[in-house]
Amino acid sequence: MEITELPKGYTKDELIQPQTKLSESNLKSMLRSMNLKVTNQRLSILKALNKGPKTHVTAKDVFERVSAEYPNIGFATVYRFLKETSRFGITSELRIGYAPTRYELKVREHHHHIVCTKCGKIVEFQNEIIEDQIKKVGKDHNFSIEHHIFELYGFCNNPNCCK
Amino acid sequence: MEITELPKGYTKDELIQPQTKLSESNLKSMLRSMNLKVTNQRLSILKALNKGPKTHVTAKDVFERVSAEYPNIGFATVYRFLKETSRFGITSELRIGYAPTRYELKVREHHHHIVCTKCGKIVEFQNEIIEDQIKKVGKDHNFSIEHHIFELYGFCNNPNCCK
DNA sequence: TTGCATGCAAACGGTTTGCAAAACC
DNA sequence: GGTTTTGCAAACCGTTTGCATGCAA
Repeated sequence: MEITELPKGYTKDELIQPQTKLSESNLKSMLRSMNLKVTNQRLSILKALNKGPKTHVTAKDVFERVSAEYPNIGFATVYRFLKETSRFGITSELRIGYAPTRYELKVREHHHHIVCTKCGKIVEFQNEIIEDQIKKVGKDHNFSIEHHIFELYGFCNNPNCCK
Repeated sequence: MEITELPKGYTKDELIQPQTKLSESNLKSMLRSMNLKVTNQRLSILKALNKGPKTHVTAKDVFERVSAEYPNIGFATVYRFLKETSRFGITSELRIGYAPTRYELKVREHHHHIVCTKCGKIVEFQNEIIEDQIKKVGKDHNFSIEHHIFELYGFCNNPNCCK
């Protein structure tokens, strides 16, 4: 994700995903906490998820990154493990339009995305007012809200944006 | 969509999709405004979209409804035309989780959905505060927001909800 | 009568599954 | 050594496409 200009009222930290420092042993204990065996492939997938600058990655992205290290890796391994990480809440799944599912490590605060439909740029934001309203709507309709999807689409008014 | 109880502060009209009275000639002019030829299959698909009580329908749903009238209808016809309706803004596409795309006729106000992940019930809501925040977020990040996806997931606290 | 629309079947792309071999603990 | 996990290939499912035929205008 490339941040070219800061919107009013937002600090850089709110926009740029810090390159998280997850050590090998961090990753291993992640796996153990999921009751999964520690394998090189799984460690490599976790590293791929944690590797910047693109932090919202598809199974294909992961496959390509891991392939560099383990050329024999199969798609099945990637899909199976990504699904596990999501099940255990280690990653969250981003389902944007007709594009393939994207995964991101849940190492930060809850946030949402704005997607430029011209250049594909993804910017993140947080909004307390919206979160409060979500709680209210759930209560009003007598639902226990477990999670939500919230994605904005449009055009980034960036001179470098393609076409 | 089945409404079993009304949440506080909401009127019935906000929740139940009125069975819209779209006459044959309404549907025909819809097609002409899209610069598409009037065919029995297309009219039948529009009727299927307009038929309650389930107003969020998949291509398969439409196919089954239309098949009753035109047994030779093909999936391609359904998919092709549904895509056209979405392109022309006659319908909106609902992409919920891993399930197939659902279509609904845009005959009402802009709204969002709460989905019960246990029983599949879909309830609709509107929220001005959230809409205002969406505008604000777009402005703050210098995006021209064209549309958004917003879906809440959880459990309906309904005694009839399966399991 | 001419170009758009249809139905069929095959292709497509992302994802999942079955299974034997390999790796983990 | 027993149980996971892997890689491969095939299956899967929703959706799209190519093409010859059919139909609306």
